[in-house]
Amino acid sequence: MSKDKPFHHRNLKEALHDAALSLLDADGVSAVTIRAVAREVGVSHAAPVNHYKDRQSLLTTIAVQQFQNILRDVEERLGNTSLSSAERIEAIPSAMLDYGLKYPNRYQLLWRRDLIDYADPSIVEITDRIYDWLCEEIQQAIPESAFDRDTVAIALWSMVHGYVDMRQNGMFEEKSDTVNGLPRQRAMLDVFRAVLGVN
Amino acid sequence: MSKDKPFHHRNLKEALHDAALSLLDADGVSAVTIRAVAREVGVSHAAPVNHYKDRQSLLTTIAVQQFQNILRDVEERLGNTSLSSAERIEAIPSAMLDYGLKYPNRYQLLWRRDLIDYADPSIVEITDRIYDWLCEEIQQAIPESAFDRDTVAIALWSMVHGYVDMRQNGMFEEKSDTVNGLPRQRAMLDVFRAVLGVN
DNA sequence: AGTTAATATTGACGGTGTCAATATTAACCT
DNA sequence: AGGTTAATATTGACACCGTCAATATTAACT
Repeated sequence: MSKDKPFHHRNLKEALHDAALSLLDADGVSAVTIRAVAREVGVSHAAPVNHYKDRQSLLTTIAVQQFQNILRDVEERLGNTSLSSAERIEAIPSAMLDYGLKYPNRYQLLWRRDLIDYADPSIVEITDRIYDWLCEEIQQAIPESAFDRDTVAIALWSMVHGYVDMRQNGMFEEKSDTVNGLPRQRAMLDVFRAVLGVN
Repeated sequence: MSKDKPFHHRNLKEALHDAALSLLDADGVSAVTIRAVAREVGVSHAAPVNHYKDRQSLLTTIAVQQFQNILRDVEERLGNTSLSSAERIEAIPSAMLDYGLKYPNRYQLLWRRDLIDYADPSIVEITDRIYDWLCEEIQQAIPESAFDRDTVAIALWSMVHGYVDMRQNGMFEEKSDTVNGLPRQRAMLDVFRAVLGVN
């Protein structure tokens, strides 16, 4: 057979990316080491350097791609034209919540400033796009409001992010299930609906 | 009387703790390694094992102590008897905010579930005490409310935590200064005052 | 005193990121 | 075509890391 595996992997970059994502999902970000990823793909421990300068570069690339996945999900939700104002405002928060609760390890990576490079232009761009869209929807839904628009946007995103992060720490273990038959995150968003006077 | 423990460094456990905290403040949690801490104190690389079973144990101890510092600050604030309802509710959120913005590296450590042991009884106890106190103040201030109490408490704490975390990631760089002359976090808490109908 | 238990040291193991030197191969250019 | 260059992969080294086991030291107690 082909016991002589080819010297060149042909598209190592994507293979490394996939392997990294799989390790991330399985065992958390600490398992995503350059050497483990290389091992997974069946390549020498220093091979990745040709495609990712260092570990931070690999993890940053993954983070960017994940933010893009979230944004794609948001775009899909907002494509639905029969949404209420509140639902449009909540498109991004809901997408973040769903993503965070579905992929805890990926979500965790997105906010690891010691591991990813927040100065990277692609990170800046994608997070700005998400934030700007959130502001846009708020502006559209409540053109006149007692509250500063940025403050509302930041407060909303902060609440969602903080909830996912703390919940994943097991902080609200038994309290986080439901309230009056609704998931807690739904009840939290309802509090915000009341503030904004929207529905 | 003379039942103090260590012999060589007299009080190695505390010395290690102090060194760890200093390294944490200076260079972040990744700089707090067993070996670096030992080096700092001038002791062999394996000496700490007698006082902290492993790195997680050291970091968990630090985290517990920091949560206790925060709670002490909260107690001090609430000792002031001339506070409004809103101010009492905001005692914990404000304390977290101030602490997080003042000690970013310490704050970051508190939520690193991969590094500290959230099942540790002292961690559970101190975080529960903080949460319970928050609920208590909310209950006192707004005995009847349209919203579930736990949901309000979780939403409030989540917002504060999320804001500190995201801001430290540089997410709201230029937006986080002030809004109408007030710090953004103040404006965010005002949004919540409106929700709760309290002042 | 002498024994014991606590504490500290030394050395080893396997893991990590990253670099430099080298080997292999693809791509490009007369 | 063939030969040169650039891209890609390997090997090996270095300095860290956490953790363990074996050993040395010393405080505390009998």
